[in-house]
Parts: sequence; structure tokens; C-alpha cells
Amino acid sequence: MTLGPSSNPGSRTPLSRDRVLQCALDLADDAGIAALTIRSLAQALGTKPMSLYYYVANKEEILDGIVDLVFEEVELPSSSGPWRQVMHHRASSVRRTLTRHPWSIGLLESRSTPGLATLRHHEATLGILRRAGFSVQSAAHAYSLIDSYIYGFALQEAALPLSGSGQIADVAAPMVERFATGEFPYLLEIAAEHVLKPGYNFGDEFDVGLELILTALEAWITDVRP
Amino acid sequence: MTLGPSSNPGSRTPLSRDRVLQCALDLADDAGIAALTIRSLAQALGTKPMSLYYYVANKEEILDGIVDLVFEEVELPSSSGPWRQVMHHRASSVRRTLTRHPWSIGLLESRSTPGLATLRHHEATLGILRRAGFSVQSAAHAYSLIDSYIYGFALQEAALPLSGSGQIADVAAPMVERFATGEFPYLLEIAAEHVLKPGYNFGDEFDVGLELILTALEAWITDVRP
DNA sequence: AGATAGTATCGTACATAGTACGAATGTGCG
DNA sequence: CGCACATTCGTACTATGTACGATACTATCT
Repeated sequence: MTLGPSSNPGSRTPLSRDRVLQCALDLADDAGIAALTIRSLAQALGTKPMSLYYYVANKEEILDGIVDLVFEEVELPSSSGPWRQVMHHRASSVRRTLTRHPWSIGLLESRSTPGLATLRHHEATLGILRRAGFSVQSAAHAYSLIDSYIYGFALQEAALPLSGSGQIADVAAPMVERFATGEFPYLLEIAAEHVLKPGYNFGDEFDVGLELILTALEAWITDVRP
Repeated sequence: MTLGPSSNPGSRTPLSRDRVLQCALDLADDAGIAALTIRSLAQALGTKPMSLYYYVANKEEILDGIVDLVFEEVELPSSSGPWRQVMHHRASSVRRTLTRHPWSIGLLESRSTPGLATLRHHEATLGILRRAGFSVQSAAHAYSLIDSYIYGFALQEAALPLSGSGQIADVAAPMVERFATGEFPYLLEIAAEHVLKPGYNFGDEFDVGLELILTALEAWITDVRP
């Protein structure tokens, strides 16, 4: 006698594409993107590897799916309010999300077809800029500039060993010794006087650059309202 | 009778760590990072897989190695000349290099120990900023800002299907149809009036953002020279 | 010359990955 | 009941990184 899934009280909720993707996202977060294998995913879902292929065509599709899940996590920028504040808030939200899922940054490079969440996000953000008075051209330039900054910052943050405040010293300190040869005076200087200062956190640099960019962009606005 | 490598005229130059890494770089460029496997690399070198392990500990080390090779390709910024021009030139060189090896961007995220070429590059660039009159703090902020922009831009460029001027239309055009529903008016607008204009090239946006950043940074300089 | 110790290369084999194929099971409807 | 479908999964094939140890070549010392 074999028991069906519904007659077995210990059985899991039925599989679904969403459950597969959500579980894949959690797995990538918990154990790293390298640990996200079809087999480990199946195990986490309480099924067997080949069962997943009823919901996704292949692993690529899973990766595309979780990247779009990440974008869903970004707050949609509010369509009202002062543009600078809204853009600052949006930028922080994107960065926070990317930092929460560092593996997603490396994936962006290889995945070119944007999902729905991604498109909606772009649409909303462009709206902010256009309504703030940026021309089509300026808005395009501004958007490219801002997002380049966000992605690049997140990328550097992800490349850091651990961006928590303390751990950076563990990496920088041994370097300082190596620099004692005098080969890298400027790196030494910046390590000693900036990075190794107590309370230093690379993530804090984000706002500095962002504000500089937003301020500079302000000059591009040609107020079109009557 | 077995012939030694030197007695066999058809045999290859002897293996070496450098040859392994250089060939790995070429392979990644030609066939994509996914095609870079130990076996394919060995074949390209005219040897057998296990021979490579005499020169590298594992594949990770190969990846670290070719990332540093990429950094060696970046021009070291000249230590004299107006800082803006030098920084602009350096930024362009970094971007061009990353664009030439798009796979390297995705690798940056996972590889945290910088190689020698990388360190030398940072040292030289920091020197430019410090000698231009940036304080230690400002130089740190400025460097983080500029590099975030470069990496982020390169990342977006790599995520584009093909950043050549023509091919972008192939991707944007089908989107336009989909947008005909009116769901994405701003995306439609920017596609129609900007991206799909003949001669558009995403790469051209790089200079616009870069110049804006450099101009804004100029205000941070506190001229320390007497 | 012959023995020996390194240096460099590779053959075999194993664990783990993605996934093709098709069989097994369950479900609803005539 | 029988039949079409949806869903799950067992088996097996191919590709990958690499552990282990055998092999061959080179240089050095007796």
C-alpha cells in the first residue's frame, strides 16, 4: 500500500514553482550560491531531484527566477515626494537588498532577460526622474549613473571579506605588515588613518558618494512645470 | 623508446604556471568562463588534465590568477599630469579592460584576496588623489565612489546582451511591442526617444557620468601646496 | 657508468553535478 | 470501471574537479 501525499499527515505542502524558487533563494542565502544544487534543493524541499523539473526547465531558470525574486524585494519608489529623498531611499533599498543576497550581484552579469519585477522597478524609477524635470536624455544618463554606482558599490562590498565593521581589520592588518617594506605608502596611510580606525565601516561610504551624485545631478533639471 | 619533450620537435613549449594562466585567460575570453574547465584547458595546452596540478593547487587558484592577469592589463596611471585627466584616463582603461573580459566582473564578487597587480594599481591611483590635494578621508571616499561607478557600469554593460551599437535594438524592439499595452510608458519613452535612436551606444554614457563625478569631486580638494 | 633524488607528466578512478528518459503513481471525469 | 491527465521519481548517462600513485625524464653524486 502506498500513501498519497494528502493522506500522509507528515508530508509537505505540495510542490509549486513558487515554492521551488523561494526555497532556492533561502538556500542560496543560507549556504551560498555554490551550495544551491538541484540535489540539495530537492532535499530541502523534501522531494527528489527530478521532481523539480516539472516546474522549471533547468537550473538556469531557477537562477533567473531567484534574481527576479531579489528585485521583488526592493521597495518600489514612492511616486510622490521630493525626488532627491525618493531616489536616496530607493538607492538604499537596492543596496540593502543586494547586500542581503550578495550572490545575486555575480549572477547579474550572466543573466540578461529582466523579469517583471525588474521592469516595474525601472518604470517607477524613471517616472521619478522624469516628473522631477529631467529630460528623457538626462533621465537616461542619471539612471545609468546612479545604478552604476549602486551596483558597483554592492559589488565591492560583496568582494570584501565581511563587510561588518570588525572583520575588516582582520584582513587589513596583515597587509599593513606586508606594507612595512615601504612599497605601498599610500595604501598604508589609508589603512592606518582611515580603514583601521575603530568604528570604520565600508558601507558607510555609500551615502557620501550617493549624496555627491544626487547633488551634482540637480543641475541637470530643467524645470518644465509652468 | 620514449621521446623526451626536447627531443620531440613537435612538442610544445614546456608548461609553466604563467602559460597555464595565460591560456586560461584566452580560453575564458574566447569561449566564455563556463567553457574554462580543467580538461579543456589541458587540451588547449596540449597536455592532460592532471598535469596542470603541478603548477596550481586547484581551479580556484586559476580563477584568482586570471583575475589578477586582468588587472595587470590596466594601465598604471601616470604619476604626473592634471589629476582629472589622469583619473579619467585610468577609469577608461579599467572599463575597457573589464569590457574586454566581461566574465571577470562576475568573478570579482567571489574572490577577495587581491593580487600584486591589483595592489600596485590601488597604490598608484591613491597617489594621484593624495597629491592632487585630497585628504586621506576624501581620497578614500573619492576612490570608493569612482571605482563603484566603473565596476557598476561595466557590470551593467556585461549584463547587456551585446553592447555593440546595433544589437541593442534587437532586445529593445520586442520590449517596445510588449509595452504597447501602456503598462510601461516611461520605459517606452526612453526606448523610443533615446535607446533606439540610431547610433546609440550604452558605452557612450560612461563619460557623461564620469565627468559629472570628477567635477563634483573637485570641490573636495583642499589645496595643501604652499 | 650506475645509483639516487628530485622534477614534471599523466593514467585511473571516484564523488558530485545537471538532466534525459520513461516508469510509477495519483486524480478526476466519462 | 476505464482512460487521460498531472505529478513524482528511479535509473542512468555525461561532464566536472581532483585524490592517489605510477611513470619517465634530469641532474647530481659516487
